[in-house]
Amino acid sequence: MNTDRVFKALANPTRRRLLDSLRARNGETLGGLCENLDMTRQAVAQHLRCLEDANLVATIWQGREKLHYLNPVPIHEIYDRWIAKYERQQLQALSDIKQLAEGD
Amino acid sequence: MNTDRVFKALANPTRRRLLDSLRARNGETLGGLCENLDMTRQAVAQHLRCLEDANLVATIWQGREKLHYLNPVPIHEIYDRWIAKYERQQLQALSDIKQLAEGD
DNA sequence: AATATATGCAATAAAATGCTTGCATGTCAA
DNA sequence: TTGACATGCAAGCATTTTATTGCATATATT
Repeated sequence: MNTDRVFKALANPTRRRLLDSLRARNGETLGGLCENLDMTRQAVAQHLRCLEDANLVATIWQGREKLHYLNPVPIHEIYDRWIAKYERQQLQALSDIKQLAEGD
Repeated sequence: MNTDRVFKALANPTRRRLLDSLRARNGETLGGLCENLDMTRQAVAQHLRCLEDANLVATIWQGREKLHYLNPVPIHEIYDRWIAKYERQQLQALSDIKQLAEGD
């Protein structure tokens, strides 16, 4: 997994909306995904390519239509490798801050 | 929580390294955090401000030093509100894709 | 075969980002 | 009180990102 690509892909609100759309309706076409968004088809296609490059979306051609499917694996991997280890320290870190803040 | 700010903050490898540094050594000063990074102090300070704006880092002044503390809450919230719901569908989505790919 | 539909590709323009340099401010220490 | 240290502020520049426009290609429909 390319961590940086995944984080960068997630850093854009339009791309997060696209992932949400696919969560609601997996297998959508480019045209279908455009309907919710206020920008050109080409712009949406670029966002989708970005999501594909990050491996967050997989595509299948069906005739002249390109179907888009959510791939939740990279998001899960980010959680495993990156977020979970922060959660473990959560309470410790917070109490550290409080102690220092009240320290003088 | 400002979701967009948090995602944008996480989208930069230097800022992720800073969070990692704080995970290893919570309460570091700006100067200390600079030592691992190959850029000017001012650049690091800008990254830290970005992390502060995203509420990922909390700071406390101690004399002329500014101490930086990791705040894991936004990361946890992102997991809760944004990642967990993707995980739930993980297996379903993957099998959908496989079925379609093998479909003809 | 001709036309409409779904998408791709590429050049650009505008905006955001990342980093630098230079100077200012506040705190510590001799 | 003077000089060193830790940080802040701000302007400028290069790069990246986001979106647009225009044209090309491939599939479907009539």
